[in-house]
Amino acid sequence: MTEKPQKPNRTRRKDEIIASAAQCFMEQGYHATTIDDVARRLGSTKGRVYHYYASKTDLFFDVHRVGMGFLFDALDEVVVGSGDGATVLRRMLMAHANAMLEHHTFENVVAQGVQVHRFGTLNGDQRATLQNLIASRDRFEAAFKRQIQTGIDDGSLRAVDVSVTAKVLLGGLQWSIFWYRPQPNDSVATRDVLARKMVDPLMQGLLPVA
Amino acid sequence: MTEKPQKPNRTRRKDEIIASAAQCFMEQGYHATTIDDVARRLGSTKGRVYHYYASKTDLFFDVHRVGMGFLFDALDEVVVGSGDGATVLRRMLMAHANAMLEHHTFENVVAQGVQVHRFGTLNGDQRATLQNLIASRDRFEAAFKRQIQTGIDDGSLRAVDVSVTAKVLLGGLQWSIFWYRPQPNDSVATRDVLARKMVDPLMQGLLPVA
DNA sequence: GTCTATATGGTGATAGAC
DNA sequence: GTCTATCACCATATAGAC
Repeated sequence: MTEKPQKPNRTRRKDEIIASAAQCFMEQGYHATTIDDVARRLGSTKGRVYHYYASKTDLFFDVHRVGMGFLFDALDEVVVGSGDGATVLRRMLMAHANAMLEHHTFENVVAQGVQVHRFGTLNGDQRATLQNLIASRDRFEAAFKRQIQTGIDDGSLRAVDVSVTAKVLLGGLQWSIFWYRPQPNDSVATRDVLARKMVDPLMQGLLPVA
Repeated sequence: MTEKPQKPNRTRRKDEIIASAAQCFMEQGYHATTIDDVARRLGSTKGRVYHYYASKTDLFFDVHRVGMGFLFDALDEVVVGSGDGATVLRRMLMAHANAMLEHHTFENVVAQGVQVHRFGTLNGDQRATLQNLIASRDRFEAAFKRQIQTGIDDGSLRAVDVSVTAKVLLGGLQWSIFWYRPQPNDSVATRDVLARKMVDPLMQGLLPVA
């Protein structure tokens, strides 16, 4: 009764395809990417891709799902126990900034999911999957809105507009998909330095202490 | 020797096409938009579009050019004479936020220009045009970097990382292309209220005055 | 100047050999 | 499970009628 090795192998193959697709989608955009591009990067042909994915749309959805998973994982590791609302919010923003940099490729594709409305005709499962992806993006933003409200309530944050502020803060970090280019020699530490430079003006503001 | 009306008419026709294309590109993305889509929105056929534009790429470049023009126009109207570095920066951010909201459609397309690298094969003129568009985006960001540096130098801003901060600030405002949806009844005043909610946390930061 | 009709090339997806 | 070959469709772009 040993575990069948089929499932893990299949999963590993799918992960390879997802990684290749993420890279292609980031570089060229979803619509400009062909299945041949994804296969060529794997050193194979599209026969393999279509063996694991029924359609280009399903492949995109899986890349998006993995990308959102990275963001939620980063949030889950934030210690919420100690500190006031502002302190926890800073930890969340730092975790998010680092995740955006580390998973630059996937998060670029996640952003495309917000814009790309044309996936061709979707079947029932695909429509449900799309709804799930949209819902997950909303849940992610909601976590930050709740935390901002918590900080306002406990007096550790100014009384800003919670919804707009959440969008502006996240947008400031997420815009890195447009300008950040991962370097071969950058480490967790170098990314963290950059993340701090990104989060600092958002938390502290630009004005000096009077 | 009256002015020939040909030129203005041609310009007006092109403006119609640009506006239609901008709307289509925003809703569906550049690659997913067909010339038929652009023509259908005009109540015509693609024969008209191709009479004014030699290719879809040229049409995209024109939409992008107009979109960047809106952003520069907004900056040019900012009064730089009075106030310290921080005050002028706030005016610039407010002008930019308002422009992003007012010209939401075009600015969405401008952002696509950052991502879309695949335009098919470009001829010499098109390559030059693309370089111009990229250069204009760089000049725009540079204006904000200079102003942040000015503020740091005169002591009206904290000593943040100029380059990263400029990207984060602009990103926070520009991310509105993903969440802002123009309403039929929103006016200059309502947009300005929203713009203030966007700019305020960026300038003041989130922490309360100690 | 705008239309219809069409040439041309490419892309998602499938069938079937191995 | 992966490949080659191919289909069917769609989009860019052009030609030519009106």
